[in-house]
Amino acid sequence: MPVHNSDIADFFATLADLLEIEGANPFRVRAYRNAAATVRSHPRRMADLIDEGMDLAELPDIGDDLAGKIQTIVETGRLPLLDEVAQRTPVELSDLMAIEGLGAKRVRRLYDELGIRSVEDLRRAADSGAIRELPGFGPKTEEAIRKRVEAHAGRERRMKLADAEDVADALVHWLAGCDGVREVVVAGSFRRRRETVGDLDVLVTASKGAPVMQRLADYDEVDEIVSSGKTRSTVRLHAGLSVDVRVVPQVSYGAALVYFTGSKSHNIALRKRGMRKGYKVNEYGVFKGERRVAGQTEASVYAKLGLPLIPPELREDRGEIDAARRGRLPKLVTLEDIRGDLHCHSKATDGRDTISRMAEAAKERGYEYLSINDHSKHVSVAHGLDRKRLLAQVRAIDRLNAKLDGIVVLKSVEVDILEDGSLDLPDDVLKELDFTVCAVHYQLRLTRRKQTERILRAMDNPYFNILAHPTGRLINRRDPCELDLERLLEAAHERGCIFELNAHPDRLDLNDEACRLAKDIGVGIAVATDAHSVDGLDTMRYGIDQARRGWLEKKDVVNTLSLAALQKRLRRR
DNA sequence: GCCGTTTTCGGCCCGACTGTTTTCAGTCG
Repeated sequence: MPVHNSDIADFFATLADLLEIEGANPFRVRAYRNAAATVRSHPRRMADLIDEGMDLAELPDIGDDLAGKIQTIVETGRLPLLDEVAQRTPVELSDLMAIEGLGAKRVRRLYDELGIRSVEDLRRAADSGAIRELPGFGPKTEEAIRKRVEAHAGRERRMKLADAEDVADALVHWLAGCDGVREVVVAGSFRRRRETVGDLDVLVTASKGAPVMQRLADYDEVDEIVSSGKTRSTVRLHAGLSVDVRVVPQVSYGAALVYFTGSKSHNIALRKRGMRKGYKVNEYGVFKGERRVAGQTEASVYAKLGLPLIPPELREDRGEIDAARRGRLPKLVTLEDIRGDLHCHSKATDGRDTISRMAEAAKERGYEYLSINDHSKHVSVAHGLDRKRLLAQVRAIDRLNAKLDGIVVLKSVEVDILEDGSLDLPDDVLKELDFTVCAVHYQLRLTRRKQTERILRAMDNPYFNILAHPTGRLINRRDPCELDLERLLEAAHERGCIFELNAHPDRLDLNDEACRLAKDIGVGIAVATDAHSVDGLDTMRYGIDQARRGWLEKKDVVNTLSLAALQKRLRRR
């Protein structure tokens, strides 16, 4: 079993925790944490990069030493330095660091003075009142720890963006009703449009902070006030989401928006760049000495750093600052660029609406075309179409198109990729269609090699056009399939096949990193909703968010093409 | 341990809030 990037990242993160507990050089600790983040978010496996002979020290925050350690982990599955440190400092202490309010210093004290090694030990100590007796701790700290241990046990996973949006909209509306408030905007990963959010960072501009904080405390949905100050408060909502609210004066709006939008690593990179230019950058502005030289707008902050405004979706420290500096930022695709939807269902299988209603709804959304992609027969739970029913649907769509004005319905199918890589309908049926969307629905847990070969084989079929929801993942519910995505993308590029970015908020499959990989390899992306009703068509915007996070431009997305250009693009070379 | 428009050494982002202190350490984002 090859070592995954997340395993390597876990080794480094744990080592960082233990070293910090031991009081090691904080910058060395940070180096391991940075390396963990780099490895964790890298779209390619370290093992594969090593196989290809890449020097891992070329990766950001990885030097010669850590490149060597990664190699050792890949080869042996162990990190000798971690084993050595674990002899002195129990590995479980790293788990305690994950509890809110506990950092290295406190974990160390709890271990040294009370012998606390595990979350369970901590719970017992808090219940017995032992913690409050420690110098530097007190009753309030003990109570806070007790609460956090419980919260940790029932900890919510990151919330899907679409769900967080409902929570955020209501909260923004409430806060905007406070006297003296000018702007209320949700920043953080929400504004960067990450597929899930861990908390909400709400930025408010107002002349005085206190009334805003009172307004927040009065909000019905607040379950617990975690902390509360004049300019910053943290609360936990009944929905399980933490909310940070920060109030800044209007003159700092842009700087604060940059700061609270993040990401953290993007901010650090910006600040370093500011320092080199002799500026101090914080949430109140850009300063030359005591003098504020920018900060009213985001653009003014970036401009002072010699950069154009960088769209929030790109602010992940994945090369966007360098691209901005060189004037090479992508011109990201927008919802307005989209001319049609290439994955929709109808009543014929598991959809809710008729083809003609779907077509009207697409027209209302300003589309030029919409395809109907009902399931094939293998998906029996959806009453999938066999050859006869699909051919009947094709004729029905022809008749419908003759009547429709201003919208064209494309004849398609979501044909199953069977376990042996063949398609669930014969070629002589598929050739009657405008194009196909092909998908894996069963046998999702094959080995990486088998799953990859299954899809490669399917792509060999000349009627294969678009690979739908390529990894099969469901956010927070089902992990992606084991796949050699890069190999599949290379194959798609050679064969003129397209990858879908499924816009359903539960899927968002491909993810951002994979979109960027597809773009680099030159594979076209279809951003498609997989709508099972007319309402489903509106999830397109989540797909566009993800596409933008993947650096995709209009030219990378096939359903920005006119109908004629799309039809040409769908022809396999 | 990483890194370089002050480059191979000497830096490494910066401010708010809390609790336990009497001026600040710890933690967080």
